Amino acid sequence: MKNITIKDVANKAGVSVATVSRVINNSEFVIDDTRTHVLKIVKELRYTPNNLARSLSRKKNESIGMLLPDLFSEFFSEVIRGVDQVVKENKYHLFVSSSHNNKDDIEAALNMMRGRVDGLIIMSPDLDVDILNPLIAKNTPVVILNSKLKNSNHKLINYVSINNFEGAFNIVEHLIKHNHKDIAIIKGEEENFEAIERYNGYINAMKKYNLVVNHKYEFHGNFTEESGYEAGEKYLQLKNKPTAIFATNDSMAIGFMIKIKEAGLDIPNDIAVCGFDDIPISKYFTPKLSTVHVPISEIGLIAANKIFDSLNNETNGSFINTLIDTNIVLRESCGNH
Amino acid sequence: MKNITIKDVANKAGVSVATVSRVINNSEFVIDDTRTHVLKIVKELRYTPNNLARSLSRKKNESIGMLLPDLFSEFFSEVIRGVDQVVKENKYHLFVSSSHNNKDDIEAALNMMRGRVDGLIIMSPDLDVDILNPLIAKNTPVVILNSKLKNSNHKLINYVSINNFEGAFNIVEHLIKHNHKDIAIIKGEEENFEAIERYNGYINAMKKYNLVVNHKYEFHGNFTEESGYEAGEKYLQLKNKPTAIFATNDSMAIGFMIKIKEAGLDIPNDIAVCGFDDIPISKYFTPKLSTVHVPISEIGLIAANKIFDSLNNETNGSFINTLIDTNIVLRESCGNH
DNA sequence: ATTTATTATGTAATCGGTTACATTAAGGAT
DNA sequence: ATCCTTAATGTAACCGATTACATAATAAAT
Repeated sequence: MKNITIKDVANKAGVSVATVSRVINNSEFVIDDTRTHVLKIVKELRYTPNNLARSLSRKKNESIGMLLPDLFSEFFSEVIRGVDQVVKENKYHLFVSSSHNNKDDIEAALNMMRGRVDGLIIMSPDLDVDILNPLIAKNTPVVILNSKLKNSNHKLINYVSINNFEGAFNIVEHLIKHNHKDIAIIKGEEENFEAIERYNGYINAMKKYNLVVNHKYEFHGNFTEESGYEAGEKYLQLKNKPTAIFATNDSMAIGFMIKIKEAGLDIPNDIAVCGFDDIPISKYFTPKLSTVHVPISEIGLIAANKIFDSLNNETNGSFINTLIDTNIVLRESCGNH
Repeated sequence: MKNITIKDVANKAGVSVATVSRVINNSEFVIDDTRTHVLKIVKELRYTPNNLARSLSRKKNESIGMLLPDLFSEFFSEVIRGVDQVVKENKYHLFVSSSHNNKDDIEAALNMMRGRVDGLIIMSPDLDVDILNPLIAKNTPVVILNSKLKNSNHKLINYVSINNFEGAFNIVEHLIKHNHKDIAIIKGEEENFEAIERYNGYINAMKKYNLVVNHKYEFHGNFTEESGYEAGEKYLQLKNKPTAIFATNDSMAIGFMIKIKEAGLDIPNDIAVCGFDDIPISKYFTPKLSTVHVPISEIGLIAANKIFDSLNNETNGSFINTLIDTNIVLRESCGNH
């Protein structure tokens, strides 16, 4: 079945395509008789304008795109919520796509988005700025979230991130102030930008108080619950056990606690546990997890607002570079609230 | 800054647009010299093809769209995961958009998607089929998930859903077989299709065993934790308390249990609790929640596969109407595992 | 009655690609 | 040397809309 085009409508209605276009776009200067007649034909033929053609000639998509490593986590969902809110307020549409974190996928997704969206919000650990250049050349506004920028001139790109360093620093400092001296850490993946920043926060807090950073107390993880569980196993084999542990995200903290509970140890008395992110499960788990609260949706809000500022030329070519503050929330798992 | 088009490349390279097109599409019949020369210019000019124009003339988008009420819940995330998997396998792209469940938004989102995607997967409680007609006219394959279809001829539309009725029936039957006679229920919203089906499952199980359905034991909810918590408050005010309760989703079950625990009652000894969905928190909560496990991502898998079958004409115009089986998973909250 | 302003509609260029068909050039067969 | 393939490239139509500009028709002003 052939698609109905504006030409078909024009022919059947006995008018020109221009008139049909005017009718469906509610433009002025169409006499009522013509308008109703055309609309009748539109209905008869079940005509609907082709958006591609429309966007092509209007040079506007009225939609912005978002590229995330995955669409499945609490964290990303919250970011999306923030973006979505702003996008809806502006009567735009939001397209979300996922990249699975591998370079080819990112490039493919970006290629697909290009031309289809008027602005882009990208979160992708380890993003190579070269990939972005074509976008920037097309003067499509782009905002990068929580990512490390390879080869990048930060001054030429919009950037919004959680202040991972500070959050980690603060919660580790809290542990230290409550007399913990041997503090272990569960790290994230080596190359993960956020993981690194959180690790740096830990290190700096330890150094500030002249505590020794014992590499035996550094467990490797990958932000999954399983890796936290495994860290728990390794912890249990330690002869001298640290009295506290900072997991660089909540999922790992929970995996860790599951193992510790299985072994019959008490949290926080045998070991105090802190996480990072404040995902919803944190407050339902027993014991309730002390963690770093991240106003996740705010990342999305800020990013989306920046996009629209750019689209509306309210930016005079400047770029933003925002670090969002976190705050620590003390519950049961670290003992001292 | 003007965008670089294929014409600019052709001019600068001293060839025709056709040749440039052939080069960037890796078509045969381009001599190596020409190819490398054109590619050099492409790089110089930082040219990237405009996807809109490309899709318009190719009449193909290589992407499929997904419309969800929200992008924020575990449930939707899982569905997306299923769809995403199939889409990636087919080297297509997935665009996800949310509708917020209101008719205008749905229509706007659908309008936006139309022409931009080659297939559509829609989940939206209370979907009016009239909205879909233009899509169907455009012979864009559409699959509806877990929704009630107004004005619909089910034979003309692809449909995939959880077997809500059977899942609810089974878990309530389980409670009955373990000697519960007074079984309460926390319902979902009145118009929510899934909520209704689950309620019907409950009713039918009760009737099958000749148990009285006491309307005092019916609590109203809206699938949120808060509404479960409120149901807990109402439950506590009852003089004769049922010995078991079926929450039509896990979030409400958890809200309910929080309240019950606060009141110092014991689960499952004072009251057995069952949920529906098997969201991740279910197994971390204390007590671990007995619930109906839903292979959520499978909905997405089936739906996406159907889309591609249609696109590849492997469907000879037939439509699917699939109900996906659930299975009950018995943990601590209902007592008898 | 003629000129002028205004409104309604049509014509055709345009957006940025793809691709059927035409044309040219080069190599092989006779 | 001529003819025939075949490979490489170019020309122009096309995808389906929007819109600047041209034109026709009507009403108002002189």
